[in-house]
Amino acid sequence: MTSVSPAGHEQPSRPRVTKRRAQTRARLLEAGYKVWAEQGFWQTRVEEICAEAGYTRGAFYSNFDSLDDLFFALYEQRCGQITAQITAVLADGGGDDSSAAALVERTAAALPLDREWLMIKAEYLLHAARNPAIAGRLAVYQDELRTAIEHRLRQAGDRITLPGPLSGIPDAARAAIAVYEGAATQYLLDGDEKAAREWLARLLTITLNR
Amino acid sequence: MTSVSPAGHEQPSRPRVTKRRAQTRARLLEAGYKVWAEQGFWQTRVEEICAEAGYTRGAFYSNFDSLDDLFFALYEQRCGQITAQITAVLADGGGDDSSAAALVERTAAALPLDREWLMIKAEYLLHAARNPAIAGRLAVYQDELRTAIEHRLRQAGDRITLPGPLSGIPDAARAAIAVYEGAATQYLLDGDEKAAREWLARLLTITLNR
DNA sequence: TGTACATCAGTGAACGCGCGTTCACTGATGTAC
DNA sequence: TGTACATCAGTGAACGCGCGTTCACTGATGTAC
Repeated sequence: MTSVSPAGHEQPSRPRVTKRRAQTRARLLEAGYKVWAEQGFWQTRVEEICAEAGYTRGAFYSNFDSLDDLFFALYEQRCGQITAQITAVLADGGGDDSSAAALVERTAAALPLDREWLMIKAEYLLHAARNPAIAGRLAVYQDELRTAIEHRLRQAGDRITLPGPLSGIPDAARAAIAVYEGAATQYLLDGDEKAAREWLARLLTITLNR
Repeated sequence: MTSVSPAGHEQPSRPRVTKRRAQTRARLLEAGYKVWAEQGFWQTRVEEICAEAGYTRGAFYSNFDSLDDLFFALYEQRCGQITAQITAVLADGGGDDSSAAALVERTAAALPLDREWLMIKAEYLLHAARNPAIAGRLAVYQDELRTAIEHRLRQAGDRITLPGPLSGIPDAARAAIAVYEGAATQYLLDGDEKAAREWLARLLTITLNR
């Protein structure tokens, strides 16, 4: 007695109930993000995520294979969103204030200095450093980000003059990301977002505007 | 029958056997460092450290209260050593090649780009970001490092001209550390130390030498 | 729209493994004379 | 230096807790007519 669709012919009938399931999944992912940022990857218990999301453990295992499964899905999802968002902000015209200073301001404002995200990003970096496969996936997002910054810099054209040691737009973009990482580290320790953003802007000014 | 020293008067007689114990402790710390760097803080099992050091678990508990006890002792010890070493290298004359370029080279060479240490440092940063007490202790070492760089920059005197956005030596030192963090992140992902050091030197040139 | 039915999603008790921690013991290390 | 003795350092078996994972069950959600 194999399962046969009611009509009598064997459709690759996809699961019926999907709304509820999709919501549960989404809530668990949301809760996972929060708990991951708060407690860290290795201290997070399945129970905690379920409690945060308002479910019991069974719901978790009905939707995910393991915590790794949830976390890596989560990271990729968020990383994609965030990268797309930065890309959009940087790509978006901004033709009315086209000075080099405005470029720096815009870039400094576009890069996320958000505690939860930076904690997760830092932890994911450690995973990537130990696991080439994960490093490969991370590289995809890094490349997207770098490309977005490169495009922005090309738009700025000759309104910016790079410092001597940076031999081109790709170098400049890479340097921008490096100082961003540096400012982010600072921010994680003192928690002062305003100061961190201002500091990032100064570092970017040095980097992009001889 | 309280314990009384053989001579009959109550000395605060310190424990007799110390050589063996000191060695065991040292070996466990050494093993802890290695395993921590390899596996990460939260994945490290007492058993693994003992195996690495050539002891059984009892030896561990005879010398440390917990893994946290060992790890934090370890971090402080190493951080102190490394900071002292950087400070020494930077303080040490170098009067024969006093150009700005030489200053940058020297600084780039002094900062550690060492996989094991960077992994541990990154993980410790996450602890500090979640725990103000730990952040406080970390700040001590950061201040030492910054101070060492400031001294070096003051030695260089007017042979360097800082970029406009950096309003003084303290700013410059902080910027140097920021680009170091950025270069270190890069290195953790691609593992190419030579490239990382060269890149660090370029970033430092931009930062310290308008 | 209402009813009967099929299937699915989430529940929560129970199982069992991994590992931190303890502790009675033994061999090693030091002291007394 | 040698012997008898005291104390300590490390051993490893055993205990037990925390938590990942499973699974029989129940209420929820959808379908057929």
